Amino acid sequence: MVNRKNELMNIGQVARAAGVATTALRYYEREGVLVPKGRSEAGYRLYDQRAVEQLAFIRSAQAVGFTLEDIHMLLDSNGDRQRPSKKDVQALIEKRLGEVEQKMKDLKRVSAALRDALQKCRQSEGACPVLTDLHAQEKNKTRSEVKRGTRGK
Amino acid sequence: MVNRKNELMNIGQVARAAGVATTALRYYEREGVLVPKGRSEAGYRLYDQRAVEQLAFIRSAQAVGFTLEDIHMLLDSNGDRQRPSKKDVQALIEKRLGEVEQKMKDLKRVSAALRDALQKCRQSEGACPVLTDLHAQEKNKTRSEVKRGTRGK
DNA sequence: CTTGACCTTACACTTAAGTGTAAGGTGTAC
DNA sequence: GTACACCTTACACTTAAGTGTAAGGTCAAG
Repeated sequence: MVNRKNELMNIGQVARAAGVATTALRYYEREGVLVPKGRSEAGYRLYDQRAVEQLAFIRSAQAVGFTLEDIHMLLDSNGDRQRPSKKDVQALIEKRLGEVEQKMKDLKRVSAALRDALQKCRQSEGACPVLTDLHAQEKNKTRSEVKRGTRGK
Repeated sequence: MVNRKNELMNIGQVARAAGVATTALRYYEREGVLVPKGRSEAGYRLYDQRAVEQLAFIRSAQAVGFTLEDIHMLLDSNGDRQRPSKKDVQALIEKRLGEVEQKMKDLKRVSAALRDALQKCRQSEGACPVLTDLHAQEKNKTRSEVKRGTRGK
């Protein structure tokens, strides 16, 4: 359906298709995250259709807090060359999955707090007690999550 | 003296209790995000118990991608002074709630992709096709989310 | 009254993920 | 054959959220 096979695009077309800046694409190449399939005779970067999908992945993953470096590894694991041993890849994926789970917990917590705050805010005359609500949440819910310190860097 | 209301702590104690660095606390003060209740005669910052909870909120919110500036506004809305009109606060909270919802969607997407990739990775001999999976996800799920471009900045 | 842990400020540096700018080459439409 | 959009590189700058360092003041114990 969507597959117009070996159509190669240059940087501007990919950028428009994926909704990112061309400068970002050049940056991704520099960082090795997304390298164009080749170059034209004049030296223009040439990308295939896949690049657009990879960019969508990059944006999704970034939206939930993965770094470009994380993403780099994830994408490399599927690239056909010099993949890092599959065991490593599995471990990495498992680790990221754990992080995703943690983030979901955090999101639920913040979501509940905001929801609650909004409600109180609507029915109150005075201040909107955002933090106060969260405070209550904080005490009821799991206390363990606060452990992973900014410390161990 | 400014003592004897509740237990006041100085910066190191708060930092330990909340699991953040003292330098971060000073930074938060500079940015107006979390200002100590007062100073000792010697000029030491004095924080109350609340600060620890506020820090927990800050960390939760950061973990899901809010900026310190966002958090600043959220916390200010509950601070007793110069709050920005309650309507604004409501609007802000609603906006953030929308973002949280979006993030949850993204997380589910990435989570599914990772889970799937992991499974395929386990049962495959060759490469772990991380991106390929996501690619499939991408096509099935809502296409609209890809719109919010990095462009309008 | 000295030691060591803890606090203060000011300023410079760091990292991630780019953006902006300068100086120039390419491709095509009129 | 020139205007114009688009491409190239290299390098400097930006922002967020801090960290590191220097130079010094404070406080409880020994």
